[in-house]
Amino acid sequence: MTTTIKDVALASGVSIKTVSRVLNNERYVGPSTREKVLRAVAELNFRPNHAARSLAGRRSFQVALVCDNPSPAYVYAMQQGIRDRCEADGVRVLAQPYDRGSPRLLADLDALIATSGPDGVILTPPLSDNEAVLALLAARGIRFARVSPGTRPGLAPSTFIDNVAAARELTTHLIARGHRRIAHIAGSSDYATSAQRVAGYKAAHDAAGIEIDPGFVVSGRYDFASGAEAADLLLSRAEPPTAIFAGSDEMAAGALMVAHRRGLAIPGDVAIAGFGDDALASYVWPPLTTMRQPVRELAWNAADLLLGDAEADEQRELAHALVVRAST
Amino acid sequence: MTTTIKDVALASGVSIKTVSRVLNNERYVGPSTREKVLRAVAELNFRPNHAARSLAGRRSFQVALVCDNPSPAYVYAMQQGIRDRCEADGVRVLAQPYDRGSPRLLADLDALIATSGPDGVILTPPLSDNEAVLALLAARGIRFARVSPGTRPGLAPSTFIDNVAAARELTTHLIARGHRRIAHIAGSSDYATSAQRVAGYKAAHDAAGIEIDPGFVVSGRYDFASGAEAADLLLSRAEPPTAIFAGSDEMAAGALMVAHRRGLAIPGDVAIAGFGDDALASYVWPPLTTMRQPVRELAWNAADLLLGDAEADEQRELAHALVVRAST
DNA sequence: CTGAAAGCGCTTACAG
DNA sequence: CTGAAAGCGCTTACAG
Repeated sequence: MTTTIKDVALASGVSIKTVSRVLNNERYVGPSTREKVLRAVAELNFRPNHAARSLAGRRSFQVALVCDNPSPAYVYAMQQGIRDRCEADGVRVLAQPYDRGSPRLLADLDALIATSGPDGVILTPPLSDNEAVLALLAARGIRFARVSPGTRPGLAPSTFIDNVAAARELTTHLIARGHRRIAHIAGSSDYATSAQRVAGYKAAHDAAGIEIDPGFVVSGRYDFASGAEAADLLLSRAEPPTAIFAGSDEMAAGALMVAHRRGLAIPGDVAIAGFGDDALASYVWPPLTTMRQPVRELAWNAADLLLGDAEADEQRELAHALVVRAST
Repeated sequence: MTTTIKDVALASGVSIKTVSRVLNNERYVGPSTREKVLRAVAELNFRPNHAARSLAGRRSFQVALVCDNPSPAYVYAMQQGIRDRCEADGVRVLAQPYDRGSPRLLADLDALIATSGPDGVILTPPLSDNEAVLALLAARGIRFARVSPGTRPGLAPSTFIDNVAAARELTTHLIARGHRRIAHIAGSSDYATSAQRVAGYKAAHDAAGIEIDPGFVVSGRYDFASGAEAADLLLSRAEPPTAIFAGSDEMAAGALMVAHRRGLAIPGDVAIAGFGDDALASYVWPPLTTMRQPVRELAWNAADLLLGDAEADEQRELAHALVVRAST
């Protein structure tokens, strides 16, 4: 029926152990032997059974993406970046969604580890700073990489952008455009990135010697609806902001919607900027000024840290880039 | 180290075979025996090893989503729907992206089957009508379900909406709004849904006795950029349409962008409608009138057809719904 | 450089 | 209703 390593061994006149060596690129295989085996593999169109390799070996050839994020675009880009890197090594990606609010979070993750024993786990915000999750992975001895962590930088390899600098640059852009009353819609408080972006927003004001209206920093949950709510609040003020910098493109799109509903001209009456440069940023009207965050690359590198031979605590900072469009 | 079925057998004083019976809900296990085993399972927090089950059994406990679609929102919703259903059965979802234009498409799929032997495959457009893919699955004896197929309806279980009726209703809505010059941006030609939606668009005109301008049906590729290009073409005509019905929300968003750039009022100068009711439809300005396509439910049902005991050729038609918003 | 044996943790026949 | 044996298709020690 299905061709196995035995068939290849038979066809090439060697033992299955030698076939295994060739398949796994081990050393100490004679060049002619290797060639014979490879020819048989090609002729029989042999593909090693994944379950058997996992069971017999110590590796599962699987990496799990553990994330709980409100943005499908973010999650999908993460998946793609991780797959891009894992495919090269013949590693599968397990991508179940998790719910950080669920009492089952830890049990679900523990079940995943017990049943599938992933070779590595990639954590994205806010789970990359979730102490219970970190403790569980440590207890189970599972390697992991973190995307955009906020706490304990040396704990594990991680990838990130400089969120403080990025938010500072974006805010500075708004100040350069002449704005003095700039509001900020922050993301969920359990995301380290939220506080980092608030810090950058404040740093830009400090540098320019501009005082921030105490009511101008409001919090959202990184999604469209919360961006709309927050913008409604801001624009209802007696002295509304002339610019709104949202901590995500989805929230910025929500703010944009509210501005349109109120009949405001953008950027004439209110300028709006986002963060991320999701596809959405280019799809709305006017297109959003935003800060490009290379999600797919953050993911690719996180997978690379797991699969390659990176230092145990290697940190990779990727470049961000201001993208100025018509909304500011 | 890790607790195995042997530990459970030892702790409950039965053979591993009996533990296996309990785990798999087989009949002929004494109630007291079952209880003893379940208690040991709970106490030891035992979770069966996935690789071992796959290898020993005839099932892989995995379902593969095989799709090649330009919309991350669509793909992600598909994943979610399939996971929702599979999770209940402890089945994993394999979701690699495929490229229908790639010469490696069949080899990649064949490799997936050889290495992972999925219990079932879910095909989405345009691959649900790809003859080479269908032939491969048949040759390998893999069960599959199709989402929105266009050809050979009885070949396999499938889920879909009535695209012809849906497009007809949407077009009729535009006619009811007083439009007589309605253009249509069709999706990629290898999607059965594209032709179905064109047919519905035409049927509505026929029913109303309105003749369609020959240049009013243009084709896109279901994505934002192609929608923008097509709209540019349409709005450049000497006698432009007063309404544009795009075969997807992304294309409608592209058309919206072009209309804004040209300084047109929406829907005053040109009405724009989409198809799908993606999140995007509510995020753009003005919010899009569109036809709701329950992607997640289509996916859930496709998985249900695979995992449940559905007839070999069961067809499930799900409901669509017109969503009227400010763009028309 | 190569191979025979044992075993990964389960399930499938086959007995009783 | 329950169990002892064999085996799924690989890899890990261990020899040579």
